Amino acid sequence: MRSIDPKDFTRATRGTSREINRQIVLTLIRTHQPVSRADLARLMDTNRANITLLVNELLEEKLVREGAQGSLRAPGRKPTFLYLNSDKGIAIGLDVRASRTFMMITDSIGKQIGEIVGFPTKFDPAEFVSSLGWQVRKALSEIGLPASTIASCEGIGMVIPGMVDRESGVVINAPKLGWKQVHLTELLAKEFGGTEIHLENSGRACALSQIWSTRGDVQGQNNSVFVSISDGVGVGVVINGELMRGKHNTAGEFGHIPLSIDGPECSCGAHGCWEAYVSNLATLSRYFGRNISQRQPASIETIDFTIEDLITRARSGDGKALTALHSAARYLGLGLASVINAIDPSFVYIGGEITEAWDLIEPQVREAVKERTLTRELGRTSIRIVPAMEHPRLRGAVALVTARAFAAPKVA
Amino acid sequence: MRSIDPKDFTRATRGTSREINRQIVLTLIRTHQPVSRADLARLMDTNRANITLLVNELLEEKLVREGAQGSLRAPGRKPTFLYLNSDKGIAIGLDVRASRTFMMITDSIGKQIGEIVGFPTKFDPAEFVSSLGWQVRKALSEIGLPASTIASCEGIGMVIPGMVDRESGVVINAPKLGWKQVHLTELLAKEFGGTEIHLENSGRACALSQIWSTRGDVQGQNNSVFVSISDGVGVGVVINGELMRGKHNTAGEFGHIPLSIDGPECSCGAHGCWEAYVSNLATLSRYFGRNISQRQPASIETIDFTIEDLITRARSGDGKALTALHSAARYLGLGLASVINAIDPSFVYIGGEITEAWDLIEPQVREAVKERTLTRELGRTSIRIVPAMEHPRLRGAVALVTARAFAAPKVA
DNA sequence: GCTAGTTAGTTTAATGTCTTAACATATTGA
DNA sequence: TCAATATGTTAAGACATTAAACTAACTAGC
Repeated sequence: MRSIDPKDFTRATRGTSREINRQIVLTLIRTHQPVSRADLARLMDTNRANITLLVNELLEEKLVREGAQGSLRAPGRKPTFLYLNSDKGIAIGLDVRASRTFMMITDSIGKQIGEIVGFPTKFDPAEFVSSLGWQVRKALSEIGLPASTIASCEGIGMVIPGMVDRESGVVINAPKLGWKQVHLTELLAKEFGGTEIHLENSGRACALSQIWSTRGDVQGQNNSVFVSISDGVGVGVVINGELMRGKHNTAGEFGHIPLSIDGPECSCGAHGCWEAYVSNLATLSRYFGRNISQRQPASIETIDFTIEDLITRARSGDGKALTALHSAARYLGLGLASVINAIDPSFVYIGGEITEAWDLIEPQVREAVKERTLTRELGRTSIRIVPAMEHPRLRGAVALVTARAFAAPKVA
Repeated sequence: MRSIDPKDFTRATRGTSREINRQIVLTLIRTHQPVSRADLARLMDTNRANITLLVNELLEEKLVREGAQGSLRAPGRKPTFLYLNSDKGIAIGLDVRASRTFMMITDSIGKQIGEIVGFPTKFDPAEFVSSLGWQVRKALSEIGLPASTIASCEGIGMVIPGMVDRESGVVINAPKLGWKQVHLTELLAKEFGGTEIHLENSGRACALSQIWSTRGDVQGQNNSVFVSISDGVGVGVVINGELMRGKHNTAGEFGHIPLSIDGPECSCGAHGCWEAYVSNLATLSRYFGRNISQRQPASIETIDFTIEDLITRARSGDGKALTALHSAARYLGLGLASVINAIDPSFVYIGGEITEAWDLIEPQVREAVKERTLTRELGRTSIRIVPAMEHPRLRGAVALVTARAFAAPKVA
């Protein structure tokens, strides 16, 4: 039961019903394609006439196209299959990380075009923006599109490892990039002209990628949590099919709930945050038996040693490495338990480098989750891994642009 | 941007627009009454014709009534004021607590009728139910209604200090009552016949009371958190005007996120939960310097000593009492910081006995909140006290029954 | 006390959308 | 070839918002 905000509601107009049904049709085509008009009528529990009218509108707008005819086992006219039409424009997704920036170009409905490319991240904002322009033009030319495509592109979605103000397009604080109060969209506007630019935090972007995935098999669309573990811990929470954003666009910072308020210092300044226990750095620190935070000069031994290396060592019999992973797993589970107690989601998705070792750590994670969840049901909450090769951040970046076409209209 | 669940959506029918606007009109009358048709047209940014049609329907259904004519300063016809019509039926709210059970009878829109009554809670479910029947009939007769009113009543809302399964009407676990897997609605049905019965957890009920308050001045309807502190810590989270319920109806259990995983034992079995630091019992334990959990035999000194007594002592110069309150305040703030980091709500409401001492503890709470919140904005999140005399739990219980009439229709 | 001007509320006709029913189209199998 | 069946379209009806004209009621000024 939702209450209506008397200060911010949307009245129904003549066209509201159509708008609602239109979006439902689009969603159903997206998740069920190929699908016929008659199928849609059955799925929506309405008559075919209504569907015809709705689909004709979508055909005219070129959001949907007719494809080959399907075949029926039974007698009767063959259905005409409908597909989402993707040749309207392109969207650009960018995943900005401290080490490298990754880029994906998709069609207007988020299907990948060409290869994912990666290039070094420039830390100076101005340099960053101009190198980005160059890379985008290069990538476009590689898939045979002129540089002018940028102007007609549907938008650019950009995922930042830090806090962003979506409205103003300002990066509030991205410690790993050394960015504070950087007016990024302003700078980008100069490089890319009028193209719409959307910023988002990386944990939330991953959650978006799950909600708006074009794969039909993604479950728990409506109440789920995405936990992304890398240099920090990012959490995106989906409630009722919508990303929880919060008043200041900072909702979901579960990474800084404490495991112990007297625990190790966290990058946020506080002590004992979950992040301070399970970030890649924290895990490596435990392995090396000392603090290897970025602020301190790193020894030659540790400077290029990544979590992937640790996993490799653990797999090849390094007991100390395995112990480090197991303790990370335990802390991961203890924190997850808090998230599960708080949100009670249908699904928890986990992303990040450490998921490569999921077979090694899963029992420890689940054990710790069970230990601190309040009921047996909560302890059994479904936890799933999203492998890095699915590029959840990049897909989330793209969803920032492409999702709008499928979103439910705001009503009441 | 909300995504549409392809497996659970609601199509718009011919009547959907009307249904939406009808509920908006009802909501606006609720929050703005007395209000004229012309006012509504302005508020909704539509023409008066549409409003006339909608209001006529509501008048026919007797949900709304016309009242006295208003007066205009300017020339022109006087407006006819509209009011919610409350003489359709009654609703019964019950707040079941370990010590006593409280009851409030309201009209169909949640306005209190008669006095709030309290009576001892029977711990045996069968006895509890029959004593409840007796008390309800007595209360009805006191306001001049026959016992048969129960059958025609809009419903009974009941708040339980523990976990409940709303769908099946089972109290899963209410440690303070000693109830486990009690099929409460089943028992109640025998006593009250066909009357609809709704169960809810107490923390969430408080949140409901805020969303559905008939007072127009309640802010942050759409994203807020209600923290209720008494024997335990209950948290209700409101996202987009809707109570966050979770997959198993247990969302919002922030009371069991840890402050320190090696901290004191909590009633849930785990260690160092927030609740184990800030519950009334925990605060009293710190004052007496020893654990006075319910499981252990209490000394004569402590058995009847309540948090209110502690506050009285603190006010009359007992330094030790003040210290105990201040440390509770600090822990309260540290936990609140986690809630704020996670949810980023527009408002945090706090209820419970300790709020009587708010003037004594506010600085400590806010200091601790600032200490662990991630941004300055989060640290300044508005925190408000809901005094016990507003009976948030009881009002939440009533809202379980009365809110339905005002809820936004589910759409898309 | 009359009239012009103004606001509230209603009626009527126009328009857009879902809905029902009839119809055309295409296919299968006897 | 024809009956049966399923898909898709068309036309008319039902129901909603919307715009415009209209009635009702009131104030202020002469």
